[in-house]
Amino acid sequence: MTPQKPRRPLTLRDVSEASGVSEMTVSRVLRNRGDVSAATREKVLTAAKTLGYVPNKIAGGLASQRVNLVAVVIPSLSNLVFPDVLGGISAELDDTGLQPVIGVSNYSPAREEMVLYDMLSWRPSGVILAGLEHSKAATAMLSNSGIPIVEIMDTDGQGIDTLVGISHHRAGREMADHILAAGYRRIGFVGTHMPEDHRARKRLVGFEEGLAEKGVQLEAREYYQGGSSLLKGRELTERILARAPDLDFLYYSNDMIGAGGLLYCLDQGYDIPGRIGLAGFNGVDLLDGLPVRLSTTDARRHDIGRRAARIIAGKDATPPDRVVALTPTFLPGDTIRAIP
Amino acid sequence: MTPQKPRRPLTLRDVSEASGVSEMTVSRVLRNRGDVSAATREKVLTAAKTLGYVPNKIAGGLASQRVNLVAVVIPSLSNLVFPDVLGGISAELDDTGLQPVIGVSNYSPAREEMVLYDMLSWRPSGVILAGLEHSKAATAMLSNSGIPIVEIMDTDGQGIDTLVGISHHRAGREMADHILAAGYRRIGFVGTHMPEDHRARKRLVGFEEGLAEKGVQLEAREYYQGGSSLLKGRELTERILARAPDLDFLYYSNDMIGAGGLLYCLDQGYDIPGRIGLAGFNGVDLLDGLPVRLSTTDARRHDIGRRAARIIAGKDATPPDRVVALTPTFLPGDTIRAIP
DNA sequence: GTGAAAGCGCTAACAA
DNA sequence: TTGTTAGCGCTTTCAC
Repeated sequence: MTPQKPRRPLTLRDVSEASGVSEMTVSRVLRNRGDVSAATREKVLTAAKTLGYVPNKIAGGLASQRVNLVAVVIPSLSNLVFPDVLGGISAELDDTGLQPVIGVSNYSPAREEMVLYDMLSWRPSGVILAGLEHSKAATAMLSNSGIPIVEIMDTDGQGIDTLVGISHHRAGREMADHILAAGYRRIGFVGTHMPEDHRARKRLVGFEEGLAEKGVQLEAREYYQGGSSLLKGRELTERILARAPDLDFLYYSNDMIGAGGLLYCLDQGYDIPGRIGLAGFNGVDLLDGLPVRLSTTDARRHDIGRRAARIIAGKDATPPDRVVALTPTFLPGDTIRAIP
Repeated sequence: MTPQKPRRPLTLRDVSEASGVSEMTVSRVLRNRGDVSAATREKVLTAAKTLGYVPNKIAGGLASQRVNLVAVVIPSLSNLVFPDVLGGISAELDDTGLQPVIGVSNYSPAREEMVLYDMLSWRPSGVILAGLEHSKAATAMLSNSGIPIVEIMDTDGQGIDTLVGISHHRAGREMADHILAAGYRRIGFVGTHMPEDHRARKRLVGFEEGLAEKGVQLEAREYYQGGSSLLKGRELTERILARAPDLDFLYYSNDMIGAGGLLYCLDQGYDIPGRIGLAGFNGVDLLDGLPVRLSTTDARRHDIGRRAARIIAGKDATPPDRVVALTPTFLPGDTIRAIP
């Protein structure tokens, strides 16, 4: 516990000299590898701790051609969704010696490509990334990397290697079925206008298909740009209801703007879910304490993170068809009428 | 654009051979270093792209003893506060060639120590970590690492190297002054019971000092464990008001539970801010669309991230006293009476 | 159970 | 402007 002032960073050699044990054996001790006598082990550990030695993984990685890093690339951190996924990943990686390294693409394919390039240059043990839509160069990089790739969140499409997620198409469709069964007919949609938010788009497509099957069409749409917040939800709701006052249902592309819409409708004294029904998407529990619980779909974020991590860690056999499709579950809440 | 199937990962040598240029010059081109003729440059870039070469930063880092990584260690991702800080950091690092690597400690000093050990073993160019309270071993590791360390969020205490943050003590104190000036006297506190949430603790100490100076004492406290949510804010508020029904003010340790409390009080028909006043902490704009704006203190999260990153990137001179103290600013909102 | 030699893929330093 | 040499700090492999 009397570390020297390190003008030069400490190396294995320093620990070797301090303990009178060869570098090789020091290395064995520090990695719990091979057979080392209790006595030498003790000497080495004491020396390492006394000096304050921190191994150099750069050198170690180069020598062993193995790195305990898992690259995780997500579109955003401020979107409440992704911390949940990361929680699942890190919970599952915790006892594997693997470490997640997080990169953020800001929903930009170009940026995603850069981030991936950067991460692959560290030769990680695996890559987990959100979505199925990537730049051509990114797809090529990943395919050629020779490491396990897990694309998460979405199963509607073709993957590079393994997919873990839900079908957003199906989630949208099931919500449509539910709403129609509850008797709503004049339906509006509020969502992001992000060409790159493919999952939201797929939900909407599935939703509209579900409606169309019963001869119903969306009466109005309201799009917005940028992040989601309660305030934005309010504004959009006010706007769409001004344009189409006789809507009897609003489907939001996420819970945050849905909650904003809910607060707006409560303010305006709408009868919910009688006069108007509302639904969001994600199943964010942060919002549980609102005056009324928003109906929504649980996107299985935590599970998705866990399953993806299990595959990278080699705890799960890769599924034969390379797809792990989880089931999005409907969370009733209080903003949709009971089905008669 | 016809990448070979890589049984063996590609190396500089492959690019060298494919382009007929020496490894060294290939390396120069790929790093934009030194003078290389436009012709060779072109040859090299074409070859690299055709092969799908991704440089190996492990080898590069070992050879150059430099790594473009900045270790960022925070307690949690689900706490809304930290994504904002990360946003500031990554915005500022964007044009520097440095890359943040995020580690999460879950408010556990032991885990923080492990995460730091892991990150330091990659020899990053700098470390940014939340708070001033670390395990002895962690403090030693950081001091001996020989790399720039910036501790963020808090300036009440002694740092290892450089501090960027606000004084939570002062923030608590100023809120006390404000509340008393507005005429509230029967005051309760609702907060986490996390021995490791030092910043919340310091705010509370400052708050109580501010009260004590005017002869006022906290009448009730309500603590909770685990994450913050609207629901928890409701429950805690119900509980504290059941125990101490004549409280006329509630100070919450963060905006999320404060907002839950606000919703509860609205439900119960309390006159806000007449009969009872409320305040939170942080200034999260996610909650902006609530029926009533919660009074709070802006913790300057984004700025803190930016300043910390600037210091690591060498864009700012390190302040002479090694402390960058930002000013927490009071956000009036609608839940505190005007000062008479 | 322990050690010696070789080399991982790249870049610093110097030479041409 | 380009090339050559040495070596970063560790682990693999093999010998003892």
